[in-house]
Amino acid sequence: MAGFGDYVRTVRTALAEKDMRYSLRQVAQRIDVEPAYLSKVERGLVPPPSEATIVRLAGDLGEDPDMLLALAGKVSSDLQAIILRRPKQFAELIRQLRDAPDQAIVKVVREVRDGNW
Amino acid sequence: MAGFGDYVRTVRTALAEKDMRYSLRQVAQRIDVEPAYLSKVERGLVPPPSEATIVRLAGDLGEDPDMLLALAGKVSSDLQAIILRRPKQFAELIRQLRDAPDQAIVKVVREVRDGNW
DNA sequence: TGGCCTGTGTACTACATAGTACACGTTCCA
DNA sequence: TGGAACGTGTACTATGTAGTACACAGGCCA
Repeated sequence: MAGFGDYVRTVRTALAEKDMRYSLRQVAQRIDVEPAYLSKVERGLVPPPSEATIVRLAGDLGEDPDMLLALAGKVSSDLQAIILRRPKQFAELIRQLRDAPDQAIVKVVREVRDGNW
Repeated sequence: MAGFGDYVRTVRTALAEKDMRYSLRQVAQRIDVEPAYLSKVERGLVPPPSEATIVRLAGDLGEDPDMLLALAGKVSSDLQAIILRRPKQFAELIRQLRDAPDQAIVKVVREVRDGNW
């Protein structure tokens, strides 16, 4: 299970090759955590950070926050808030889509975006 | 904001009027928590229980688990697991449906159920 | 009037979460 | 050749989560 830390380290070091502002210490400073902590996170010695910290990290590295949160096993709280307003409808929808192919979801998104309701 | 505890107490006492097996103590025993704890939960003196305990409580009271979890501010972990498999697609879908009318969601559920892909 | 059930108050606890603080050895380069 | 930045090891901490344990007062009824 690749994991959050490995992915972050891979992305960060790739950026660091071209730009020294992506050293562990400088990233840690920008996202406001201790370097030692980010080091442990990247090596998987501690669990992934909080949602807020992951979002800052995603912003700094130019990564998709939802994807990075997912690698950490978290669903972003704004999505949760949307679901919580209509729990039964969303529960049914999501369970319905559990085994649907990716294409089906994309299609549904498009239909909803085009506002045919 | 009405809240989890109030709702549980209302439902439970309604059941208890007709059937003494829905006393606080007997419910607590069936769902395997201390009576004092359930008492505090119902009065909002402590935060809502864990997901597992809420699910047992919903089962005992004949309530919808997703709804009771929502009152507790939680999204059930099986839904989260589904979302985490395809975070970007589901994130887009859910945000797209944030302001959609209930009917739109129901319609989408029906379309997906009818295997529209 | 004693035993049983009711709900509740107080005190305490185990574990998880989300980090900080500081010291250390290494490498680079001016 | 020394100081600045690099990543890392060890120790510690504050807060939240999810409850348990036990004692207590009141109602019921046999």
